[in-house]
Amino acid sequence: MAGAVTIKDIARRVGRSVTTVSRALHGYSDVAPETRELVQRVAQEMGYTPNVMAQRLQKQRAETLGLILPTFGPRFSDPFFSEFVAGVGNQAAERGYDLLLSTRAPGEEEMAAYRRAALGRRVDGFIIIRTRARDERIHFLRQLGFPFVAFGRTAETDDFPYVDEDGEAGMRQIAHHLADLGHRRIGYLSPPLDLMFAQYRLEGLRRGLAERGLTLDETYLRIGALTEQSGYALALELLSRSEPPTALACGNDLLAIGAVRAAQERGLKIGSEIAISGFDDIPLAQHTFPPLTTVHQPIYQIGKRVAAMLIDLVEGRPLAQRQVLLEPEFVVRQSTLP
Amino acid sequence: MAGAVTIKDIARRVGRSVTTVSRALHGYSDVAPETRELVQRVAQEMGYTPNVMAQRLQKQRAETLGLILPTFGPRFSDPFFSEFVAGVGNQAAERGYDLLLSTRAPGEEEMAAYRRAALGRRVDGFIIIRTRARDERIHFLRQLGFPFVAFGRTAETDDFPYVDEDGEAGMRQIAHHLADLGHRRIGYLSPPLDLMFAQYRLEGLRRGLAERGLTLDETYLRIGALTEQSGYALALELLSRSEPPTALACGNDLLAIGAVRAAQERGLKIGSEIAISGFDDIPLAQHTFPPLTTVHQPIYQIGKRVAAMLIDLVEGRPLAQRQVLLEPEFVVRQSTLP
DNA sequence: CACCGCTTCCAAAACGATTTGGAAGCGTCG
DNA sequence: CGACGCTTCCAAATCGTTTTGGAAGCGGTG
Repeated sequence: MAGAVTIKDIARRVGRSVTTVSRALHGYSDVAPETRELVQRVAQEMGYTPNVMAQRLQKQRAETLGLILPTFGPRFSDPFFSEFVAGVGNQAAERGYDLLLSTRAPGEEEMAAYRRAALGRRVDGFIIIRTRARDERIHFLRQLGFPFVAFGRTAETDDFPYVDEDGEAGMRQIAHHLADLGHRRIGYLSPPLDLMFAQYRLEGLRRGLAERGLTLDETYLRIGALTEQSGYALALELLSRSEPPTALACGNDLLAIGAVRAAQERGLKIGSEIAISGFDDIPLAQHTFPPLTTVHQPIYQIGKRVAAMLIDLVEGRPLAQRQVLLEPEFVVRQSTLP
Repeated sequence: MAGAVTIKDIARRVGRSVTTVSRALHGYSDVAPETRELVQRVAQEMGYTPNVMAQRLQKQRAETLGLILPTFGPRFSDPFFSEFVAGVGNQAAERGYDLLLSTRAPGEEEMAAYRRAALGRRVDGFIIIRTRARDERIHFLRQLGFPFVAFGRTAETDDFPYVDEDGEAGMRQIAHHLADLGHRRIGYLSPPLDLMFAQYRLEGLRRGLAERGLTLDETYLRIGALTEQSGYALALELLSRSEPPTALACGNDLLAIGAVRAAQERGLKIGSEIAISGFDDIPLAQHTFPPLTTVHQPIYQIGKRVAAMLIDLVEGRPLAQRQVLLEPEFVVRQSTLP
């Protein structure tokens, strides 16, 4: 690590003040063209790169977006997160922002992480992901007046900027699809209901079935975790009933992948003997056998959009649209087709 | 955003200098016990949180680790990365470091990102992942003398700190396993060979077969991308030959998952009619049907370890072990068993 | 000549912390 | 009483930048 070149070194070399050098580098009009060129040439020659920390201290801006992923345990395999992170990260980089990433299980430690990052002005704003019915993160940031944009809504208030997909609409389409294929015994594997998106999706299923004159048999409703593991176990449970469901809707793709394995293990032909659907359209959904009927969410794009909104917010630009609800796209593949 | 409490505010309130406040907060011995308590109490009351940017400028340390994921295109679904990132992130958080994450496709822009972050002293060190045979990142950081730790080795030099799994040993075991099961026509789907790990694994396969008196038929060797897509396409290709392979080893799990789908589509019973193996043991590997025989890498743990080494390096602590080669664990599941 | 306006420059303050190099006050000892 | 040592404190410098509020010099004008 060679001693880094500072603005002072340049000033000394060109025989001007640091003020002038700084202004020359930023193209201010009160420096003579020859001086500007000289300064810029010398800066280039000396390999000058501004010290970001100093810039940030002076500007009182971290130029950093915070993203704390709510994950349990060390295994962190949700492809949903990876894609979202990529979207956020790339948008941030494009606008000159850093992305500060960590993972924390929901709870006290999580809140401590938010507090530290916000109060220590380590980030300019947060991105909240996987909102909960009663979301303390949103609570905290709202009362602090700290900038944030959420991916998802919450049950408590509507007064904050967010992007969300209309999960209810998506799941209604699945309900219609299954009902129209003639299914009457329809099971549903739901993620935990304190997650907002799980509520919307369940509600969508109920409404969609109702619109076809059906009701969800509550004994076919199972609530599990957000893992294939859980999907596998719950599906086995339902499939071993005396009157097993002929269709199995799942609250996300990971659950569906587990359900697919369970059905395969029981020797069921997926599509004809049992229909299985997912939700999210993670990359893997096209690569199960058979490929998964699901609802597509442009997760990468949502990540970019959320980041863009947050940056606008942080920089004091007015938001074109403070709350965005995206219409999801229903994707029929073989896992529900005879 | 209320005006944040600074050390100066505390000083004013307790009627001491900022020096004393700073020293009191850090528990220096040259401040009277009563003063220390007073200061700490007042700091607490006023809700003081140190301004990290100022601390970092003064300490000349970013307290931040850089990790640039080499990904192509917007879809970034590699579960391998997610888990690694979680390991790095959590270790960093534990030691009070931030993780600066971005994604960049290998090439000029990638190198520019390294340059900017390093020269702007935006990070204290880098973690290099997915090393390449000729790795310009390692080149650059080495000649700059900038701290870094790699996950993986490179063909050019051995003189840098790294952690790697012994991919050759792992793949040798797979070769033995398949040979011992009686397979003679063994296909291999390899990731691109400019990736170091792909070279080791291919080499391991060759050596393992040789140790059983077999040689790899080069016409059964296919090189593809790191995706299920690619595994699917290449497997179909091999399976449609007049003499298809009876076993298909794959250079990573994603390729294997694609191969599984291809085999299922052709109506082959996996395990008995065709054996398929992966490498990495990503979480999904246990949830394919049938579950995948593979080689386990403790990716999360490796992430933690690499981060810990980098932090030691950055803080000038001597490394207990500068180069670590981990013995991988062979995991037999049903995808290779009759 | 006195004044004005324009161009070009810069000293100093500021951002919020840490560190350096004393200084003041007080008791003790020879 | 003077010297010394100990405890407790602090002014000022520093980290590397940006910004503020002029100042100097010069030519043109009334």
